Amino acid sequence: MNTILTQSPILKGLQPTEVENLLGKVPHQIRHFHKDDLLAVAGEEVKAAMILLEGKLQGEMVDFSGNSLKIEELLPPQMVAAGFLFGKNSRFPVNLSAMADGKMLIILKPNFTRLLSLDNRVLNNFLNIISDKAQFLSRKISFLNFKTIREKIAFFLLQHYKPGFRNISLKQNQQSLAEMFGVARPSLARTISELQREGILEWRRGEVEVKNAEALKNLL
Amino acid sequence: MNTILTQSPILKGLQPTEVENLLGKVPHQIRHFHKDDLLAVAGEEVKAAMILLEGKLQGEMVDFSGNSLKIEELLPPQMVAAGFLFGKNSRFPVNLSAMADGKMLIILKPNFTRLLSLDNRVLNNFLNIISDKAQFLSRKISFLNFKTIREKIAFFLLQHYKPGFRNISLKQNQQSLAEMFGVARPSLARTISELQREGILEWRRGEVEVKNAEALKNLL
DNA sequence: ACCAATTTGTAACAGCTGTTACACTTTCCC
DNA sequence: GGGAAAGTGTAACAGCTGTTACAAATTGGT
Repeated sequence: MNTILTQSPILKGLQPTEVENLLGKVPHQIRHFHKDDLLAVAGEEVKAAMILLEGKLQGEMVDFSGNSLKIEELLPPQMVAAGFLFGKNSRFPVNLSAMADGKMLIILKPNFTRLLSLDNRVLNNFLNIISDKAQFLSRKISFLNFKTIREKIAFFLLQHYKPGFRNISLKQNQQSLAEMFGVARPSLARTISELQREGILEWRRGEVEVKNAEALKNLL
Repeated sequence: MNTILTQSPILKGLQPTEVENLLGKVPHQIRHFHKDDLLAVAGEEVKAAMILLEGKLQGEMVDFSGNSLKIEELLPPQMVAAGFLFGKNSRFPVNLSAMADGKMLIILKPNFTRLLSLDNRVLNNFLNIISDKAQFLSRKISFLNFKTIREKIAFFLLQHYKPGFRNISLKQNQQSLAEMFGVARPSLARTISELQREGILEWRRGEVEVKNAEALKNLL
């Protein structure tokens, strides 16, 4: 486990023996979970620091109408809800559910606070993690600020576009992308069709070929 | 100045003499600004911690089409861009401009890092501040996730609604609210008109009277 | 009290998106 | 290999929002 943990952003830069040493001083536990388990509900208090060791989690917001907007996917060895452990209102902002079986390391808040004071590198790592979190959310807001689906597609593709490589491999299906964009799935499919008819791109399962990067940029 | 600073979230819990003592150990400067000054452009690197001492700032995102979305207003003695001082990509997420004359305290990043290590209370305050920041952005996202203007109005009003007090005082005009909602001003006005015709509320300059709170809740 | 600037109300129209429904294709699993 | 499940393409329609333009009301300053 310690070799996984040394790759974790929160324990980056520490030797396995140092990690072992630190964890020896701080009470912690392992929690196992299964696919589709609901690990936390939005609004629930965040009582512990959680580091994902195995599996895959997703956080999604659910509005009053029941629509869901997938905010992010979490892979090991990321920290879960790092930005919500401190602050005035330390509650989960999203429903947290498991997309695959796995396990995570749990350290209760008071113990985690002690961990931060025990090692300056860990503290610095944590500062970076929550700052990254804030920055991620900020980028998410500017993304949602795009009004049209065309703009969202263009921005998304240009983010993943490397000049010279016309193909962009997709790790998510259209349903998942639509949730991420905060739009309806058929609407996304329709806009993709239009962009194909206009010769701007070719959308196949699992990959997109950008046929006219200039036109794509002009959509923004 | 130190009496203002002791009320600042970052220096909360410290005595004025302690603040003076700390600032004596850490190089810093004061920057004055005027109304409508552009203090930072989105994408610019955040090189220093900034604490607003006087005046009023606003942060707004501008997309490629020139549409702007006001993200927040900052009042003294708040910290500016606290969540963007650390992390992989420490750059301003918004255009920062002055809504009124004022001044701020500036501490360059290396000096600020030293400040954090000099006092544990300051460190803990800072952790709370950036966590609050992340939480604020998260709430902003769930707000933007509301699809219709009716939903946004309902949610906004219910947030400020106190049972027993039918009137909600507005500190912003419709233009400003529309920017905050990420919608066009005439569209907001139209929806307000509809809600008035339906007898759900009465919108006057500076205040809103909720005439049917039940119906308002049902909009969500 | 007056004028200028700001804020708000309203209208018509075009454009985009959500909804719903269904056919089709691909993938997965027994 | 075959059937079920998941993913994708498409269509028609209603509904909501942005745009633009202008009138009316209010505010602020002189």
